[in-house]
Amino acid sequence: MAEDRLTFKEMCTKFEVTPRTLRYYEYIELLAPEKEGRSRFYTPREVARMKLILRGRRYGFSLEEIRQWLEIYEEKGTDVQTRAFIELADRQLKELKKQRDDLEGAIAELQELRDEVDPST
Amino acid sequence: MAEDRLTFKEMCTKFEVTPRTLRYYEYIELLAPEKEGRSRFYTPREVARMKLILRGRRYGFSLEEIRQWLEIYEEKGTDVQTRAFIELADRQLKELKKQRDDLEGAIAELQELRDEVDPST
DNA sequence: CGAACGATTACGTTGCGTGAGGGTTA
DNA sequence: ATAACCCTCACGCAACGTAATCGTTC
Repeated sequence: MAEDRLTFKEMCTKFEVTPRTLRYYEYIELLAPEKEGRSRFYTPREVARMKLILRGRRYGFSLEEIRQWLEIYEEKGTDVQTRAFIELADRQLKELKKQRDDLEGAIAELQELRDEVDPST
Repeated sequence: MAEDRLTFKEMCTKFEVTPRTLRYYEYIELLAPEKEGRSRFYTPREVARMKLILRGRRYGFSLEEIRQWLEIYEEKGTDVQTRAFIELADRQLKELKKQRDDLEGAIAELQELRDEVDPST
């Protein structure tokens, strides 16, 4: 009888995170698995939230920002939420682009330094 | 009578860092200012090291890596050190480029998500 | 019986920020 | 006497890693 809820271990495997990570996300109330005794079970809703959390991480959001993001994103049916989402995305895009440009600069600078020293050219 | 050494405060101003930062770098032995009583004085050598430290930070080195880097970079007259430096630079360049590509991916993904939701297009 | 899995507790990490509380006086 | 520095603790943050020491379950 296949459950529609995932166990702790299954969550770890599915998302490639450690138990510590799941416990931490629960501790800061990003996730709220069902508890039977001491055991944790993750409903489809928690699984969906976890997907969004990992997305947020890829986008460079802090976990605190991800909390906001989840609220907005999960309810983005309304106009207000949609606009809020777009605004948040735009802010983050700007930030990411700045980081990329900074990186680009550092790469160029280091490359130049390296070439100055390299005898093979 | 202009000293050739900088005071604590002057170092902070010159490099736009807080006193805490200078004390921390001293604590982890990246800097070793001369001490007269309780006062700190930074020789040209320490100033030069500080420049390298900030460079290293821009290149995304950890302070521990910067320690290695300083050792190699300050003695890069010898062949061995030169090769070591190039190797280190290449490793870091690879890392930076990976980060840049990851960022590029995240930017594209978030942009797409944003546009999916945006009614203005 | 033991191996596997889970739980809680709590200290370690990096690079400083941010007081608290007190001394000097370049 | 005050301002303007300086000092040394020492705890706090983010996002977990990493034991240590248990209890439960197959």
